[in-house]
Amino acid sequence: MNEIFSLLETNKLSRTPCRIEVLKTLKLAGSALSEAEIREKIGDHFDRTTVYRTLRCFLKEDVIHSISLDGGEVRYALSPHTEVAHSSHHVHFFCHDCNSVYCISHQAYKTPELPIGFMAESFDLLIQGSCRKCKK
Amino acid sequence: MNEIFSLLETNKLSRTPCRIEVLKTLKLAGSALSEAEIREKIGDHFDRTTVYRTLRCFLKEDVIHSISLDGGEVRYALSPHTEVAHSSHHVHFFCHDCNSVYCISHQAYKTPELPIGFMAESFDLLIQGSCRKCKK
DNA sequence: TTAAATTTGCAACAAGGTTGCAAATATTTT
DNA sequence: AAAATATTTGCAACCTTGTTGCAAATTTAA
Repeated sequence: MNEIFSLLETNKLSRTPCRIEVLKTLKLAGSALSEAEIREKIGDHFDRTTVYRTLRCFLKEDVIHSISLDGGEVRYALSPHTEVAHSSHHVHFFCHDCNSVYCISHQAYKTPELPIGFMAESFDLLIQGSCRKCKK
Repeated sequence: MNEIFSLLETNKLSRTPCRIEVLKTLKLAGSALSEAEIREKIGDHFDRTTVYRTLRCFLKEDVIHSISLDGGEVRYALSPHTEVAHSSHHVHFFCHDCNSVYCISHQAYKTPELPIGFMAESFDLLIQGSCRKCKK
Protein backbone atom coordinates (compact mmCIF):
# COMPACT_ATOMS: atom_id res chain seq x y z
CA MET A 1 0.00 0.00 0.00
CA ASN A 2 2.84 2.32 0.85
CA GLU A 3 4.32 1.41 -2.46
CA ILE A 4 1.20 2.71 -4.13
CA PHE A 5 1.25 5.97 -2.24
CA SER A 6 4.84 6.58 -3.07
CA LEU A 7 4.18 5.76 -6.70
CA LEU A 8 1.66 8.56 -6.71
CA GLU A 9 3.81 10.97 -4.77
CA THR A 10 6.87 10.34 -6.86
CA ASN A 11 4.88 11.32 -9.89
CA LYS A 12 3.18 14.25 -8.21
CA LEU A 13 -0.23 12.72 -8.64
CA SER A 14 -2.90 13.38 -6.09
CA ARG A 15 -4.03 10.52 -3.96
CA THR A 16 -7.58 9.88 -5.06
CA PRO A 17 -9.66 6.76 -4.48
CA CYS A 18 -9.87 5.83 -8.13
CA ARG A 19 -6.16 6.12 -8.68
CA ILE A 20 -5.45 4.08 -5.61
CA GLU A 21 -7.87 1.37 -6.65
CA VAL A 22 -6.52 1.14 -10.15
CA LEU A 23 -2.98 0.81 -8.91
CA LYS A 24 -3.96 -1.77 -6.32
CA THR A 25 -5.75 -3.78 -8.95
CA LEU A 26 -2.87 -3.71 -11.36
CA LYS A 27 -0.42 -4.62 -8.66
CA LEU A 28 -2.51 -7.53 -7.47
CA ALA A 29 -3.03 -8.97 -10.93
CA GLY A 30 0.36 -10.31 -11.87
CA SER A 31 -0.48 -9.80 -15.53
CA ALA A 32 -1.66 -6.98 -17.74
CA LEU A 33 -5.33 -6.08 -17.69
CA SER A 34 -7.66 -4.48 -20.17
CA GLU A 35 -9.60 -1.39 -19.22
CA ALA A 36 -12.76 -3.47 -18.97
CA GLU A 37 -11.06 -5.97 -16.69
CA ILE A 38 -9.82 -3.21 -14.46
CA ARG A 39 -13.28 -1.72 -14.19
CA GLU A 40 -14.70 -5.11 -13.45
CA LYS A 41 -12.26 -5.83 -10.68
CA ILE A 42 -12.65 -2.42 -9.12
CA GLY A 43 -16.39 -2.79 -9.06
CA ASP A 44 -18.91 -0.14 -9.80
CA HIS A 45 -17.44 2.61 -7.68
CA PHE A 46 -16.25 4.95 -10.38
CA ASP A 47 -17.48 6.38 -13.57
CA ARG A 48 -16.14 4.86 -16.75
CA THR A 49 -14.66 8.21 -17.74
CA THR A 50 -12.80 8.48 -14.49
CA VAL A 51 -11.12 5.15 -14.98
CA TYR A 52 -10.38 6.11 -18.54
CA ARG A 53 -8.76 9.38 -17.49
CA THR A 54 -6.91 7.73 -14.69
CA LEU A 55 -5.29 5.37 -17.15
CA ARG A 56 -4.41 8.19 -19.55
CA CYS A 57 -2.84 10.04 -16.69
CA PHE A 58 -0.81 7.04 -15.54
CA LEU A 59 0.33 6.40 -19.08
CA LYS A 60 1.53 9.94 -19.45
CA GLU A 61 3.54 9.74 -16.26
CA ASP A 62 4.78 6.31 -17.19
CA VAL A 63 3.34 4.79 -14.05
CA ILE A 64 1.81 2.16 -16.30
CA HIS A 65 2.41 1.15 -19.88
CA SER A 66 0.12 -0.32 -22.48
CA ILE A 67 0.46 -3.44 -24.55
CA SER A 68 -1.40 -3.76 -27.84
CA LEU A 69 -2.46 -7.28 -28.62
CA ASP A 70 -3.24 -8.81 -31.91
CA GLY A 71 -6.71 -7.61 -32.74
CA GLY A 72 -6.06 -4.19 -31.27
CA GLU A 73 -6.99 -5.10 -27.72
CA VAL A 74 -5.04 -2.99 -25.26
CA ARG A 75 -3.91 -4.08 -21.82
CA TYR A 76 -2.23 -2.14 -19.06
CA ALA A 77 0.44 -3.06 -16.56
CA LEU A 78 2.49 -1.25 -13.97
CA SER A 79 5.75 -0.02 -15.38
CA PRO A 80 8.83 -1.47 -13.81
CA HIS A 81 10.25 1.33 -11.70
CA THR A 82 13.88 0.64 -12.31
CA GLU A 83 16.32 2.99 -13.93
CA VAL A 84 15.59 1.50 -17.32
CA ALA A 85 11.91 1.95 -16.75
CA HIS A 86 11.60 4.73 -19.22
CA SER A 87 13.39 2.80 -21.85
CA SER A 88 11.17 2.38 -24.83
CA HIS A 89 12.00 -1.24 -25.35
CA HIS A 90 9.30 -3.62 -24.26
CA VAL A 91 9.00 -7.34 -24.38
CA HIS A 92 5.72 -9.03 -23.54
CA PHE A 93 4.44 -12.55 -23.61
CA PHE A 94 0.90 -13.43 -24.55
CA CYS A 95 -0.32 -16.87 -23.53
CA HIS A 96 -2.90 -18.04 -26.00
CA ASP A 97 -4.18 -20.60 -23.53
CA CYS A 98 -4.95 -18.50 -20.49
CA ASN A 99 -5.04 -15.20 -22.34
CA SER A 100 -2.62 -13.57 -19.93
CA VAL A 101 0.01 -11.04 -20.80
CA TYR A 102 3.28 -10.95 -18.92
CA CYS A 103 6.00 -8.35 -19.01
CA ILE A 104 9.31 -10.01 -19.76
CA SER A 105 12.43 -8.39 -18.51
CA HIS A 106 14.67 -7.98 -21.45
CA GLN A 107 18.37 -8.26 -21.52
CA ALA A 108 20.47 -6.80 -24.24
CA TYR A 109 18.63 -7.66 -27.36
CA LYS A 110 19.28 -7.09 -30.99
CA THR A 111 16.60 -6.07 -33.43
CA PRO A 112 16.85 -7.55 -36.89
CA GLU A 113 18.58 -5.64 -39.60
CA LEU A 114 16.54 -2.92 -41.21
CA PRO A 115 16.53 -1.82 -44.83
CA ILE A 116 18.95 0.98 -45.60
CA GLY A 117 17.74 4.36 -44.43
CA PHE A 118 15.61 3.15 -41.57
CA MET A 119 16.57 4.30 -38.09
CA ALA A 120 15.26 2.32 -35.15
CA GLU A 121 14.69 4.10 -31.89
CA SER A 122 12.63 1.69 -29.89
CA PHE A 123 10.76 -1.53 -30.23
CA ASP A 124 7.95 -3.58 -28.85
CA LEU A 125 8.15 -7.31 -29.02
CA LEU A 126 5.13 -9.48 -28.39
CA ILE A 127 5.95 -13.13 -28.06
CA GLN A 128 3.11 -15.59 -28.20
CA GLY A 129 2.91 -19.13 -26.94
CA SER A 130 2.02 -20.91 -23.76
CA CYS A 131 3.08 -19.75 -20.37
CA ARG A 132 4.52 -21.53 -17.42
CA LYS A 133 1.13 -22.40 -16.02
CA CYS A 134 -0.40 -23.59 -19.26
CA LYS A 135 2.47 -25.49 -20.76
CA LYS A 136 1.65 -29.18 -20.50
CA MET B 1 -4.79 -6.54 -61.57
CA ASN B 2 -4.28 -10.14 -62.53
CA GLU B 3 -2.39 -10.51 -59.34
CA ILE B 4 -5.46 -9.44 -57.45
CA PHE B 5 -7.72 -11.86 -59.27
CA SER B 6 -5.40 -14.72 -58.64
CA LEU B 7 -5.12 -13.76 -55.00
CA LEU B 8 -8.87 -14.17 -54.76
CA GLU B 9 -8.99 -17.37 -56.75
CA THR B 10 -6.18 -18.97 -54.86
CA ASN B 11 -8.12 -18.43 -51.70
CA LYS B 12 -11.44 -19.47 -53.20
CA LEU B 13 -12.93 -16.05 -52.63
CA SER B 14 -15.49 -14.73 -55.03
CA ARG B 15 -14.54 -11.77 -57.14
CA THR B 16 -16.69 -8.97 -55.83
CA PRO B 17 -16.23 -5.23 -56.36
CA CYS B 18 -15.53 -4.46 -52.73
CA ARG B 19 -12.93 -7.17 -52.40
CA ILE B 20 -11.23 -6.05 -55.55
CA GLU B 21 -11.18 -2.43 -54.44
CA VAL B 22 -9.80 -3.26 -51.03
CA LEU B 23 -7.03 -5.34 -52.50
CA LYS B 24 -6.20 -2.70 -55.10
CA THR B 25 -6.04 -0.07 -52.41
CA LEU B 26 -3.78 -2.09 -50.18
CA LYS B 27 -1.53 -2.97 -53.05
CA LEU B 28 -1.22 0.61 -54.19
CA ALA B 29 -0.43 1.96 -50.73
CA GLY B 30 3.03 0.66 -50.07
CA SER B 31 2.32 0.78 -46.36
CA ALA B 32 -0.29 -0.57 -43.99
CA LEU B 33 -3.64 1.20 -43.79
CA SER B 34 -6.28 1.51 -41.12
CA GLU B 35 -9.83 0.50 -41.86
CA ALA B 36 -10.81 4.16 -41.96
CA GLU B 37 -8.04 4.95 -44.42
CA ILE B 38 -9.10 2.11 -46.64
CA ARG B 39 -12.68 3.28 -46.64
CA GLU B 40 -11.54 6.79 -47.38
CA LYS B 41 -9.41 5.78 -50.32
CA ILE B 42 -12.05 3.54 -51.77
CA GLY B 43 -14.60 6.28 -51.60
CA ASP B 44 -18.20 5.98 -50.64
CA HIS B 45 -19.05 2.99 -52.77
CA PHE B 46 -19.55 0.41 -50.11
CA ASP B 47 -21.21 0.10 -46.79
CA ARG B 48 -19.01 0.25 -43.73
CA THR B 49 -20.09 -3.25 -42.76
CA THR B 50 -19.09 -4.61 -46.12
CA VAL B 51 -15.58 -3.27 -45.82
CA TYR B 52 -15.45 -4.56 -42.28
CA ARG B 53 -16.50 -8.04 -43.35
CA THR B 54 -14.18 -7.99 -46.31
CA LEU B 55 -11.26 -7.36 -44.00
CA ARG B 56 -12.34 -10.12 -41.60
CA CYS B 57 -12.58 -12.47 -44.51
CA PHE B 58 -9.14 -11.57 -45.85
CA LEU B 59 -7.64 -11.92 -42.40
CA LYS B 60 -9.09 -15.36 -42.02
CA GLU B 61 -7.66 -16.48 -45.31
CA ASP B 62 -4.39 -14.77 -44.57
CA VAL B 63 -4.64 -12.62 -47.66
CA ILE B 64 -3.90 -9.70 -45.40
CA HIS B 65 -2.54 -9.41 -41.88
CA SER B 66 -3.09 -6.85 -39.20
CA ILE B 67 -0.60 -4.78 -37.26
CA SER B 68 -1.53 -3.38 -33.86
CA LEU B 69 0.09 -0.08 -33.11
CA ASP B 70 0.77 1.49 -29.82
CA GLY B 71 -2.55 2.90 -28.73
CA GLY B 72 -4.44 -0.06 -30.13
CA GLU B 73 -4.80 1.32 -33.63
CA VAL B 74 -4.95 -1.48 -36.16
CA ARG B 75 -3.62 -1.34 -39.70
CA TYR B 76 -3.86 -3.82 -42.51
CA ALA B 77 -1.42 -4.88 -45.18
CA LEU B 78 -1.27 -7.54 -47.86
CA SER B 79 0.43 -10.67 -46.61
CA PRO B 80 3.58 -11.60 -48.41
CA HIS B 81 2.66 -14.60 -50.54
CA THR B 82 5.85 -16.48 -50.19
CA GLU B 83 6.20 -19.93 -48.70
CA VAL B 84 6.88 -18.44 -45.31
CA ALA B 85 3.81 -16.30 -45.63
CA HIS B 86 1.86 -18.22 -43.07
CA SER B 87 4.69 -18.03 -40.62
CA SER B 88 3.52 -16.25 -37.55
CA HIS B 89 6.60 -14.13 -37.22
CA HIS B 90 6.10 -10.54 -38.18
CA VAL B 91 8.35 -7.54 -38.15
CA HIS B 92 6.96 -4.09 -38.80
CA PHE B 93 8.36 -0.62 -38.74
CA PHE B 94 6.38 2.37 -37.57
CA CYS B 95 7.69 5.76 -38.61
CA HIS B 96 6.73 8.31 -35.99
CA ASP B 97 7.31 11.12 -38.43
CA CYS B 98 5.12 10.16 -41.36
CA ASN B 99 2.99 7.71 -39.42
CA SER B 100 3.53 4.95 -41.94
CA VAL B 101 3.86 1.27 -41.18
CA TYR B 102 6.09 -0.91 -43.29
CA CYS B 103 6.40 -4.68 -43.30
CA ILE B 104 10.00 -5.65 -42.85
CA SER B 105 11.16 -8.92 -44.26
CA HIS B 106 12.77 -10.79 -41.47
CA GLN B 107 15.70 -13.04 -41.66
CA ALA B 108 16.48 -15.66 -39.10
CA TYR B 109 15.94 -13.89 -35.87
CA LYS B 110 16.26 -14.88 -32.29
CA THR B 111 13.78 -13.92 -29.63
CA PRO B 112 15.21 -13.02 -26.26
CA GLU B 113 15.44 -15.64 -23.60
CA LEU B 114 12.22 -16.36 -21.76
CA PRO B 115 11.73 -17.27 -18.13
CA ILE B 116 11.73 -21.00 -17.48
CA GLY B 117 8.49 -22.68 -18.46
CA PHE B 118 7.52 -20.27 -21.20
CA MET B 119 7.22 -21.69 -24.70
CA ALA B 120 7.35 -19.25 -27.59
CA GLU B 121 5.51 -20.10 -30.76
CA SER B 122 5.46 -16.87 -32.66
CA PHE B 123 6.23 -13.23 -32.28
CA ASP B 124 5.39 -9.79 -33.52
CA LEU B 125 8.03 -7.14 -33.47
CA LEU B 126 7.17 -3.50 -33.95
CA ILE B 127 10.19 -1.30 -34.43
CA GLN B 128 9.72 2.43 -34.15
CA GLY B 129 11.83 5.21 -35.50
CA SER B 130 12.14 7.23 -38.65
CA CYS B 131 11.90 5.73 -42.07
CA ARG B 132 13.94 6.17 -45.17
CA LYS B 133 11.91 9.13 -46.35
CA CYS B 134 11.79 10.96 -43.04
CA LYS B 135 15.30 10.43 -41.82
CA LYS B 136 17.17 13.67 -42.08
C1' DT C 1 -9.92 26.39 7.59
C1' DT C 2 -10.06 28.71 3.50
C1' DA C 3 -8.57 29.34 -1.14
C1' DA C 4 -6.76 27.33 -5.24
C1' DA C 5 -5.97 23.49 -8.05
C1' DT C 6 -7.49 18.90 -9.49
C1' DT C 7 -10.40 15.30 -10.20
C1' DT C 8 -15.03 13.38 -10.68
C1' DG C 9 -19.56 12.21 -12.60
C1' DC C 10 -22.60 13.01 -16.13
C1' DA C 11 -24.23 14.13 -20.61
C1' DA C 12 -23.17 13.73 -25.22
C1' DC C 13 -21.24 12.37 -29.45
C1' DA C 14 -18.19 9.96 -32.86
C1' DA C 15 -16.35 5.75 -34.24
C1' DG C 16 -15.68 0.79 -34.15
C1' DG C 17 -17.22 -3.99 -33.68
C1' DT C 18 -20.83 -7.14 -34.53
C1' DT C 19 -25.16 -9.50 -35.85
C1' DG C 20 -29.55 -10.67 -38.38
C1' DC C 21 -32.02 -10.47 -42.36
C1' DA C 22 -33.83 -9.70 -46.82
C1' DA C 23 -32.27 -8.04 -51.39
C1' DA C 24 -28.66 -8.19 -54.82
C1' DT C 25 -24.86 -10.51 -56.99
C1' DA C 26 -21.79 -14.23 -58.09
C1' DT C 27 -21.01 -19.02 -59.10
C1' DT C 28 -22.49 -23.52 -60.45
C1' DT C 29 -25.35 -26.67 -62.68
C1' DT C 30 -28.25 -28.24 -66.18
C1' DA D 1 -27.56 -19.30 -71.51
C1' DA D 2 -30.88 -19.68 -67.96
C1' DA D 3 -32.16 -21.41 -63.70
C1' DA D 4 -30.85 -22.94 -59.23
C1' DT D 5 -27.75 -22.38 -55.45
C1' DA D 6 -24.48 -20.20 -52.67
C1' DT D 7 -22.42 -15.79 -51.24
C1' DT D 8 -22.10 -11.21 -50.44
C1' DT D 9 -24.32 -6.67 -49.68
C1' DG D 10 -26.70 -2.87 -47.52
C1' DC D 11 -29.21 -1.47 -43.76
C1' DA D 12 -30.99 -1.28 -39.24
C1' DA D 13 -29.71 -1.91 -34.72
C1' DC D 14 -27.08 -2.30 -30.64
C1' DC D 15 -23.15 -2.35 -27.63
C1' DT D 16 -18.43 -0.84 -26.39
C1' DT D 17 -14.72 2.43 -26.51
C1' DG D 18 -12.61 6.93 -26.99
C1' DT D 19 -13.05 11.59 -25.99
C1' DT D 20 -14.58 16.30 -24.51
C1' DG D 21 -16.95 20.06 -21.80
C1' DC D 22 -18.69 21.53 -17.66
C1' DA D 23 -20.28 22.10 -13.06
C1' DA D 24 -19.94 19.75 -8.56
C1' DA D 25 -16.98 17.42 -5.35
C1' DT D 26 -12.56 16.45 -3.52
C1' DT D 27 -7.76 17.12 -2.67
C1' DT D 28 -3.82 19.85 -1.70
C1' DA D 29 -1.68 24.13 -0.45
C1' DA D 30 -1.67 28.32 2.03
